[in-house]
Order: sequence, then C-alpha cells, then structure tokens
Amino acid sequence: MRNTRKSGKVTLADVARAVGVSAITVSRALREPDKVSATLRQRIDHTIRELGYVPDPVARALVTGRTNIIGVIIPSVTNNVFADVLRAVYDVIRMTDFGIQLGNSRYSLLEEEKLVRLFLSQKPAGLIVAGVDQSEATRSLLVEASCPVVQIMEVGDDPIDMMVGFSHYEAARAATRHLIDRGYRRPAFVAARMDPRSQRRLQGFREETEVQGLFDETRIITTQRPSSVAMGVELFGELMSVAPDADAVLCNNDDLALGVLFEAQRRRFRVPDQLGICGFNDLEFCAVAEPSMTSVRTFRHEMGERAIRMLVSAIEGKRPEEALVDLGYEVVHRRSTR
Amino acid sequence: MRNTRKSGKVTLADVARAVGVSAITVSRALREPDKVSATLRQRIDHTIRELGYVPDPVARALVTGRTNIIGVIIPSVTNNVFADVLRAVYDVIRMTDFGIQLGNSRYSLLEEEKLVRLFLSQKPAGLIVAGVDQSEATRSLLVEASCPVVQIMEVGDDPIDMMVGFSHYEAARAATRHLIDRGYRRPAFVAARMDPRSQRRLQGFREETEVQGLFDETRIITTQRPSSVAMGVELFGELMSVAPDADAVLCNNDDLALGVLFEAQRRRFRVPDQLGICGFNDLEFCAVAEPSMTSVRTFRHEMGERAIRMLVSAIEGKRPEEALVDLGYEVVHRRSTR
DNA sequence: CTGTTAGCGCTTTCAT
DNA sequence: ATGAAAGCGCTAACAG
Repeated sequence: MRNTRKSGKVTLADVARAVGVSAITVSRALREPDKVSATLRQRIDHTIRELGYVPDPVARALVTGRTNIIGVIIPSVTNNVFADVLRAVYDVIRMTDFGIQLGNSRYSLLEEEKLVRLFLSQKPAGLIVAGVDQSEATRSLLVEASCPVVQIMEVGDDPIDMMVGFSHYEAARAATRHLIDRGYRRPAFVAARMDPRSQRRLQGFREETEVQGLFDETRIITTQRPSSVAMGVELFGELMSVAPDADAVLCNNDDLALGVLFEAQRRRFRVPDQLGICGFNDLEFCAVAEPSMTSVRTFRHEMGERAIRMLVSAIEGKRPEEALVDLGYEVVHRRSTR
Repeated sequence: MRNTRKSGKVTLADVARAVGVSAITVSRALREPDKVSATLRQRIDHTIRELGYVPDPVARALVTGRTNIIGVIIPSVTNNVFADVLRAVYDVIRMTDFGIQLGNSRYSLLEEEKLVRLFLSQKPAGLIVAGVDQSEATRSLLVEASCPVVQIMEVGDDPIDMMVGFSHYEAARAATRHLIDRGYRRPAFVAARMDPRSQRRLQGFREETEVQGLFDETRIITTQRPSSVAMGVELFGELMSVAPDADAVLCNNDDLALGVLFEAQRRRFRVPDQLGICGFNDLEFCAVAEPSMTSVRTFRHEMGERAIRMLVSAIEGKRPEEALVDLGYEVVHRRSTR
C-alpha cells in the first residue's frame, strides 16, 4: 500500500502530514536541503520514499512560471548533422533534470514560428533553435522571451541571445580553394535542399572560383528537393549532361558526395584523377569509403555540447562570458581528391 | 499596448473582464464553442486576439492532470532507423496540438527506466517506447500508467498496451534464405551493437542456416560496440581473417553493409559473384549504391505513423480495434547478391 | 530553522 | 447558456 488518496497520488501535503511538519518544509527539504535541519531532512527523505512521493513538475511550473523543459527546434530529424548535435545535447542533459521537447520545423520558417510560439507558451527553461534566418516575427518572439536562447549551426552578427556554430561561407570557400590548389580547373558545385546555409556555401564556392577566374555558372547544379544519396546520383548525372568537362565537384553534403561517388564509379570515372569529389560535414563514412572521401569536417558534437552548456549556465543565472562561439571547420583531404 | 499585468501575462480572467463575462465562459468558448452563444463567442474571440491572450497549458495541466505532451523514448537519436520513425511521428502530430518530448535511452534499460519515470511524472498524454524488452520495473510502470502506451519497432506477445512493428527474427531468416536460395553456401553474419533486436536477427540467421545445414559459428562476427560504416569495414576484415572462405554476408544493418561493400572493393572482391552482401532496413542509399545493395526493407515511416495515430486515438478515447500491428518486411534483391 | 498565508491560471462541479 | 465557488499541487513572501 503505497498511497491512499483516491487518485493514487501522494502529494507534498501527505508527506508533510505523515512527518508532522508543514508542506513548505518538505518542499524545502527537496529543493534547498541546507535550509532544513539534518534530522528532519532525514525523516522527510525517509517518509518520501516510504510513501513513494513524486513531485509534480506541473504544479511547480505553475507557480514558478518555468518548466524544466528545454525546447530544441531543428529543421530535420533525419539529417545526420542535426542528429549528431542532438546526441550531444542528450549526452549533457542526461546529467541534469532537464527534459528535451523536440520540434521539427521541416525547413519552414512558418512552421518554425508556430513551434516557437507553442514552445514559448509552455514556459520552457530555455530554447535552442537552428540557424540565424528566423522570420522577423520569430526573432522578436525570441528576443522578448523570458528564457535564454541559443542559435546553433551558424555564426552571424547580432545573435538573438547566444550562438554557437561556424561560417558556412568560409568553410565552402576553403573547400573550393582545396580543390583548386589540388589542380582542378573546372570545379562544380552540387547541392540539394537549398536552405540558407546551403546558399551561403554556394556563395563561398562562387566567390572563390570567381576570384581565381574559374567560375562557370553551368557547373552549378542545385535543387530545392531534399538531399539524399540518390539525389547525388541524379545531380551528378545532370552535371555531366550540361558540363561534361567538370573535373571536380564540391558537394553540399556527404550524402550527395556519396551519390556522386557511386555514379562516378558506375560511369567508370577515375577518382580522383579524372574527377575530384569533396563532401561536406565529414560524416563517419567519409574516412572509410573506397576511395576515401575528402570532406569539410564540422564539429557537430561539440556544437551541441557547447550550446546546451551555455544554455544551462544561462538558465542557472551564470551567463557564459562568450555568448558567440565560432567552432570553425577543417578541410580533410583524402583520396577522392588528388 | 497588448497587456497590462506586470508579468506581461494576459490571463483568462483578463479576457473575461474585458468582455464582461466570467472566466469559465471564456474557457468554454475556447474548448467547447457550441456551449456558448454565437454572438458571445465572437466577442470573446475578438477580445482574445485583441489582448493577445495565449492559454497557459501548465495551468490547464494542473487541473486536468494531463499535459498535451507525448513522450517518445528511443535508444538512439543518430540511428537512421529511429530518425525515420520520428519523422513520421512529426508528420502526424504537426496537425494536432500535441508536443513531443524525446528521450534517448542510449540502449540502456536503466536509462530507459529513469526516462519512463521522469516522463510519467510529467503527466504525458501518451508514451511511445522502442522495443519489447523493457526492464520489469519499467514494464510495470508502463502497465500502471494512466496514459496509453505504444511499443514500436517490434512485435511480440503480451504488449503492454498497443504495439506496432515486425519480427526481426523472421526478417533475418528470410534474408538468410534469400542468400542461400541465390546459391551462397558459406553465409556469414556480421553485426554490431547487439541489442535485443540484433540478437533476434542473429537467431533468425542461425536457425535458418542450421535448418539448411550451412551453419558455421566461425562465420558469425558480432560486437557490442556501436554500429557504423567503419565498423562494417572492421568486422569484414575480422571475418576474412577467421573465415576467408565466406561467400556471403548478411549484415545487421545497412551501415555495416556499406562498410563491407567498401572493404570488399578495396580487397578487389567481385560482388556479387565472389561475395554476396545483404543489408538490413533498406535505407535510401541501398538502391543507388554501386553495385546496388540487397537489403531487407522495413516500414519505418509507416511504423511511426501508425504508432502515433493509434496513440492519439487512444488518448481521445477511441481505442483502435487492432492494438497489435505487424508491418512485416520485404527482402529487396539487388545487384550485391547474385 | 520552520510555519502561515496567498495565490499561480485554469477547469470541475453544481447552480441558476 | 452562463456563473460561483472550490481547488489542482506547489512555492514566494513574509513572519516568527
């Protein structure tokens, strides 16, 4: 017999009654143990276990005006990049008593806005949102929000609150430079799901090739459709039909790059001599592909970790000194480029 | 000037006062519009917009004893399989006003139990958990839970409540049969992260090869370490060192299979003649790999969709007639097997 | 160190 | 069709 109330619910008052103290004392024993005498604390702890009391976070949230839920809004749950960030988030909050409410904006500013509104109405402890391209409405909601906010994936000027990411523009420029340095003279850019980050990568590719006098619009193949390995196959086919002389391809991500690699093999291209391939993100498989794949390494786990740590610090009132963290990137050369 | 209270919060009472009715009437206008006269309803709606009133789900949850949050507990957020399920979940709940609290049990029964306890204490509207191998404690928590529960990924006897998945044992048996039917006589099994579902796949492989008189323990290579493409490379290397005569390999999942494919290419194996490769799940890339990859298709999106639909129906009091759905599987033959 | 008093914002009776 | 009263379980604020 663990409890008696008809609802099967043991409340703070029940514990208090059993111990013979007031409810607030039990509450204190739970949240600020130092403020309760040691013996009493023990008696309370004992009774709590005996009765099987479990605090009701909802009641607490009503009075404090805050839940212990951290909202995370990302544009895709199937994209490995976000999955890696999310894993890091879980690795950290596992130690805390925060929960994660995950929202999927499906790359839509409107859905993002709805989610922000929804999440905010639930009084989250903090919010993590992807990217820096929120709608005006979303942005002001977030600015006005009474909880800390971290933007991830990218860095930019004027963060809403805190920010951790890297420059997609710079990363793509560096990758383009890598290809050119390796001697490729007709580099192509292949991308799907042209979200703002992809746009900035394209911009990096464009400006670097222009600077080097190697820009050619026909070697830019993009689509709004979702990214996938199959899409890499398709886009490479397209590239070959409009610019068969392309000698290298910078892909917007590693899935596309894998598709390009498969299709290149199917067409008996010699990689990397006849065709150089560079991915983006350096997913785990890049290192072991055959041939192994050049890619731009991004620090996704660290990004999630830093983001959640900054957020938790801010929630606890200790604002981290650096509210804008640029994690950088690293072009990792492997056998798919010469 | 949208609101006046110092907290910046507009409450039901504010709206009621502005309209000149009681709070409960506003509450009704929101949740049971039919019970309020049309004209009044309009005035209320108007005032709500004017004041920018947003209902407080926390206060509602305190009195109703239920939030509108659906808890989802999966063992991994980076595994594509769960990501696909999750995407489906979002595709459906997007239309509703439910939110998703996502928990990551990291393949640990203990962490799963903690998450269930945590989630349950927050009064979820419903719960989705992966697999059928909960700890005894978790199971009884779930059985006693006052919200509907759906187990996904697998089917088994005695569901906690509802269930949608497929038989991993049968699926692996069918894949093994496929290899044998194709003429392979020394099939191997390669697996990482030996969770219960992997164990049952192994069991399926084992029993089918035994029945056909082709079982050989040395051709079973498994590890508890996490699965990855790189791990596929490693395990295939191990297989080749202990059983170099293996002529086919059934992989526990597609990532491993991709690793095996890469390593086989590196070693200049002729796939599929010299070596047949079969993956599991039929991720998107299987169809476009070079050579394209045989795999066991699983219906992950449908699984997530069915699960969340069943759950929502149950939450709304309309229990679906079929509380146990077996989605089956399909061996998809492609060029990586002859 | 411990208690009293008020409510948080909403919905459930039970009336009218 | 509308309302009054009561309270969900907890904690802030102020005593003592």
